[in-house]
Amino acid sequence: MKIVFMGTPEFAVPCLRTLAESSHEVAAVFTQPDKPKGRGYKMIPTPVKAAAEEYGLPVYQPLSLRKGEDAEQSMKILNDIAPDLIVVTAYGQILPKEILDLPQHGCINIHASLLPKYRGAAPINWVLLNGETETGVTSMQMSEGLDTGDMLIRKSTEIGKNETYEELYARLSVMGGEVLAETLEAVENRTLSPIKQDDSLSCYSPMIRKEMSALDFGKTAAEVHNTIRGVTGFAMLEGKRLKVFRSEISDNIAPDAADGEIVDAKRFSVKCGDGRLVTFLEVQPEGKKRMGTEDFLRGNKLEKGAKLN
RNA sequence: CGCGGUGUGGAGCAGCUAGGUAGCUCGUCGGGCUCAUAACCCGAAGGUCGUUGGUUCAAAUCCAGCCGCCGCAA
Repeated sequence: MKIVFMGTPEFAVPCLRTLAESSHEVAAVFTQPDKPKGRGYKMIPTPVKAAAEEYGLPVYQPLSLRKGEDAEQSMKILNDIAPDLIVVTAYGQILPKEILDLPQHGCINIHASLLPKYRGAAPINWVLLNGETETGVTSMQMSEGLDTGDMLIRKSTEIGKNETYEELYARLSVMGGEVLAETLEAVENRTLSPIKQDDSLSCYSPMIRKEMSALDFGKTAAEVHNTIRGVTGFAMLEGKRLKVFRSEISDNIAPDAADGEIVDAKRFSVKCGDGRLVTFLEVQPEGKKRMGTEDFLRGNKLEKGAKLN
């Protein structure tokens, strides 16, 4: 088949690789425009662009597919290519109906959740924030709604108790490639049996905002832990920002301590709103590298009773 | 030219503001204590203080450039 791929972040790369290394022809890759990013506003290519260039695939980066000159041009390009199928993985743009209807096999999307749950932009974060124990990847036949298309192939996986966003992201992105491979095979063999999504079971996972990472030790230990897992937490320690990448919930309780108090200075355990403790396992002080708590504690003596906020 | 932090034995840090014997916690190695230990005691090894140049009798410390790592913001 002649396929056009649309995707942007690292998550989409395994899907692109699946396509590029398959027998199918990848006629074009669409990805978001490069943006000035990071310190000094350097232009950083998207991970999908970088991977596409590895394979020598033509890359297009329209500002929009819906309006303006870029949209018209993109439409023209797509019409010229006349793909049999468009595969979309975390592209970051909404496709107009015109494009959805263009390929004979339509557009297929790889989504990082067990649909109909966690439709939308940030399923991996939300699954962790909500403390789910299972998630997965679903491929669907795209329709006009947001992640509402008929489901094609779905794979699930258990989530580890302390698993972090990074880890789950990496696992699901690999699964995404696998689900895509299976979906492609089924498209070719015409063995797909699309399943309608039960809208009554659906929920959305909106984009993550920065302030969601702020740890609130008035909440329960489970909530704090899930925030750390889902969006990487941060707290203020002695006026400096401390990111928390990994944690675990401790069995001990400390009902007398104040919320946010460091109860065990040797293990960096912090008391939360329900009296239980969250122990930090991996942190990063402002301006420093990311490190295990043991390393952090070697050079940073915590006073017992010190507070985070 | 977006704002800012940081680079010191294997790890994490102090020392730098007021230049002049390289320090702390941990790890490693050797020995001891112990039924035993991640516990305790004694001892040892290990650093051209990111790099280049400058100031100085003397630079980890002051000045300039370069390189690396990182936080914020976008």
